[in-house]
Amino acid sequence: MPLLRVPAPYDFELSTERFRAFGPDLANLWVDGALHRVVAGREVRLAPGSGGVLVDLLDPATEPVVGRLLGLEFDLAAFGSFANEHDRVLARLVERLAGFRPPLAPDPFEALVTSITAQQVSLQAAFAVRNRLIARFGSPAGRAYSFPTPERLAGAEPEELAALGFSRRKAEYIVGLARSPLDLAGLRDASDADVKALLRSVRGLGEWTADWFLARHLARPRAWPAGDLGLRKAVSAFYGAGRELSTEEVRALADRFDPFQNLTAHYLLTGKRLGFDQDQTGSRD
DNA sequence: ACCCAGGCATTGG
DNA sequence: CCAATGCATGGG
Repeated sequence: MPLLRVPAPYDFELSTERFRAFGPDLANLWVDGALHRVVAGREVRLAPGSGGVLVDLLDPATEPVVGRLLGLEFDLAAFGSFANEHDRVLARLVERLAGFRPPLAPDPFEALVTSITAQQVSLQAAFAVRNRLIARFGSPAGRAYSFPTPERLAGAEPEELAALGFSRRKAEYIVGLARSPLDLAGLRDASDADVKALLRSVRGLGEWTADWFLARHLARPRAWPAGDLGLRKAVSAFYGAGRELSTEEVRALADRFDPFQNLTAHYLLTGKRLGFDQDQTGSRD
């Protein structure tokens, strides 16, 4: 089985925590210690290996997708140096989360629909509804499903999505996005500001959704979803001195992490989920 | 029976 | 420009 090398330190289990944290994800399915995803109609299985990740189907078609799924383009060494030089809290987090490499959403349409799904509701609820969308409009291949394509959802009626648990509004947003002429793949070449402006011209895509698209799909180093509730709570836990920070305060902190806001956000969120905010001051050598 | 959860558009000042 | 409102599900 081919091994895809990943720069050390790398912790596959830790890096894929997100795919298990909020319930199963039919499009990125965790089964028996391995991650399954459908790429170009075929199921690919990713499992931990020595010095990297074992991939059962590694060819020119699957490799870029796998690389994004594993967050290969993040420069963790540079981030680690930055943390050590500039920020004690971050330095400690990098140490505690050694080997954590944030996964990317490999597909732009999937990334946006996933964000729409998660607007306002808990991630648990979002995953439940999203799985019903995948089961209804995606295609099974092996154990996992391919995420519904824009072509497939463009032909759907909002009512059909509402029947799956989406609000009427969200059902309209998703079908509208699927029918939108905006070239999502082309956004790869646009600046952060242009990506945000283009996405926000689509009904249902606001600043929060655009920020997560920059962060989780395009891996833009400076993406910083300051309006995100989870990030606000995480930033508050690590930097708020016992107080809950406002969105504006979180936004203002971006300068402190420049140009590594994206990785910082991922480390703070994951660090918070794993409870590493509980002992910031408590450890006695 | 509430209330909250990784927003957003819409409406009305 | 800002404030108030409705939205649907899952979990507490």
